[in-house]
Amino acid sequence: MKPSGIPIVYAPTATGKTEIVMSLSKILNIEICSMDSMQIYKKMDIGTAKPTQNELSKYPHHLLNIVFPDENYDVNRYRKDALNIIDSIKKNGNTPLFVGGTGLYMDALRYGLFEGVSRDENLRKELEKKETESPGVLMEILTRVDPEAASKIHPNDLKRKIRALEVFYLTGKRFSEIGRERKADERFIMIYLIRNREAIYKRVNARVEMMIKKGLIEETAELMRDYSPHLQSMKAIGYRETIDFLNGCFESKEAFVETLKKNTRHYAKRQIIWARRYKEIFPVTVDDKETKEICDEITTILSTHGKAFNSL
RNA sequence: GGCGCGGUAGCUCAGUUGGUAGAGCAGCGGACUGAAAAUCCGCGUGUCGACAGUUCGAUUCUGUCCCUCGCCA
Repeated sequence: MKPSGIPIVYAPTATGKTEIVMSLSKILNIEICSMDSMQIYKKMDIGTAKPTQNELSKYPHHLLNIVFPDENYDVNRYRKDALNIIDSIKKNGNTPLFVGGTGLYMDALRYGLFEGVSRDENLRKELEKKETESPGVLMEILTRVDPEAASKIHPNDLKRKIRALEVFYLTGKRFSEIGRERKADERFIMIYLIRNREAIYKRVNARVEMMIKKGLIEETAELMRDYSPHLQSMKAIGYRETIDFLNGCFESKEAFVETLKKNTRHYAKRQIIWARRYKEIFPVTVDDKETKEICDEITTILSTHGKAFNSL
């Protein structure tokens, strides 16, 4: 069977996405595309909970292991890469299916991004320096040039202040105006796997223990030899804490593990909250259900609500 | 059994010279357009161990009891 539309399976970390999608690919004629901002990195396997080599050989994933940890990568690049992959999969007569937990990437797929305002590293550094020299200036400037954006961004949110000003300086247009037009790309059908919160937290805790057993610390030590801890990739949950642990910032290994669990739980929570913004997302509860039952529900949603892939 | 320290939020604890209480962590809620596993914001009512006494009023003072921990037998 061939699904209509392009399914996106979104779920917080440790929900069990991989297993479900692998089963799904047995019933549906799909090619799996990862939608995960950290699994794009090579060499970061254990900490990002990538599928195993064995799983990948049976169920190949696109958009996985595509850049090195010190390469710049961002939503825009992801969107371009994804659109290219979609094209080539389509040419093969197959259907792509996206799985992952990066909300912003899902958003960029379905709603797009506004055009042509990429990051400017030098400008960012300059703005950051300004702010350090006299705290509060960026907000003052932003209030003058783009009051609407200024009112929406919290004064402490440095990244967003910088971004809004960056857009203004680079384009002369206001960040608040440029982002206004967004239309959904109806090809994408968002499915949200819901698991009971407590169950997710339990699974998170278990997964962290498993990661340590599998060699998270060794993997991180290896990465530290080649890469700076200041890289975005190295700030990912799991690596960040392990770097601190290896640098002796924790009183004990237990304290390190507890912190790692806690940060992962917080992350899962943010992912859950992200999903609440979409009224058009299809929820599928997963608790106490067999994988087969879950797959059936998903295929039903796809056949009932999806638009024909080939017609678009 | 005796002595001592404690018993306050899910946890660790602070505090109230008597007017029913607040921090950190956990937890919860939220924001989010080229760094997103990032970044940022908001939320604290709980038989103050139990019972009795003193008092206009007790979580606070007094007494008895229960429990934890420590020391001595």
